Amino acid sequence: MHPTIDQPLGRMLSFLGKGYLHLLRAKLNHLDIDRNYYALVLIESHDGIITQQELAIVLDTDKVSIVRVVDYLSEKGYVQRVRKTDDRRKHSLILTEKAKMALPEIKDAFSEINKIALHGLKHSQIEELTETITKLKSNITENIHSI
Amino acid sequence: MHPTIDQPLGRMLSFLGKGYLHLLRAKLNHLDIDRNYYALVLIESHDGIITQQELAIVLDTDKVSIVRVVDYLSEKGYVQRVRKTDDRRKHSLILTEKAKMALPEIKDAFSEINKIALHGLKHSQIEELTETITKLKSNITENIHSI
DNA sequence: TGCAAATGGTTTACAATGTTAACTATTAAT
DNA sequence: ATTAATAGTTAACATTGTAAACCATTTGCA
Repeated sequence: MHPTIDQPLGRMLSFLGKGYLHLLRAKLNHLDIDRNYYALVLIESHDGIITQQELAIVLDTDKVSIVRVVDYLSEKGYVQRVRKTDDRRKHSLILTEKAKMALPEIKDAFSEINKIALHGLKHSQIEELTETITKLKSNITENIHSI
Repeated sequence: MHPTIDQPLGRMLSFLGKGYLHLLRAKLNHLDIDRNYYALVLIESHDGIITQQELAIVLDTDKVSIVRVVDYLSEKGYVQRVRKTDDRRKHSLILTEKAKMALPEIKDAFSEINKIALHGLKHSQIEELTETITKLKSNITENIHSI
């Protein structure tokens, strides 16, 4: 019926996701980081201050992965951990000047890759895609939680 | 403009792909394999005989990864390597009886997960999705090749 | 015919990622 | 005051992506 996607819908989606990240990396290869760009965007969008736990939630992942992300970004000088005074278990993540300098190009790269990926699609198709992705996401997560 | 997907289109696609595979694995967890299902489907669709190189091409991957796939599937007793007489460099991959028994449920699982993932979408939306995915794929691969 | 290049497959190595468990320090609850 | 929960870290292990080096075999061609 739908030969292109009937069997490998999952594969296809993963493939597209990976290809997208490849392009993003290529576009940003003048930076000294090659991943975790979106984490930086999220920290910025939280006024440049967020705890690791909060970051884990918005990134849809767990605290162990976040430790790796933050280790990487702080080694590279994009982020600093600062212990919070009101709850000394928590670390505030704050963006360095280096990160603030890089963020505009990072966000530009996101838009540009989106433009490339969606090139040739009509406006209505892009809106459809947004809806469809949202639907797929809820279908899949609902079912995962009910396992 | 499209807040849901504007930044994290790549992430979203990867996320959906992973979720899909999670569901597939859960549906097939009574089998003693937890991956490479689609390789089996492809071998079957090539009349149960295909070389590793050919499998690499249809799976869009490289021969090193295929060695791992075939090692796994043959350890588990789903596939056998048979050296070809006309070209002794090549290995024919052939499905065992065990694989032939399992394949119907594997293909059912694919359809069922597709049904779950696409649940609530109109027929026209599914067709749109197919087209859009195809377009995304060509946009992304074209650009990757031109790096 | 004979030799170089190409092909099919394997092995090894390393980095990235996903996942789980166990651990420390701190705070909250009773 | 003690116990339970939370934030973060460390360690371990399997999977996956990627590249390089290697063997055996076949092909191309001088």
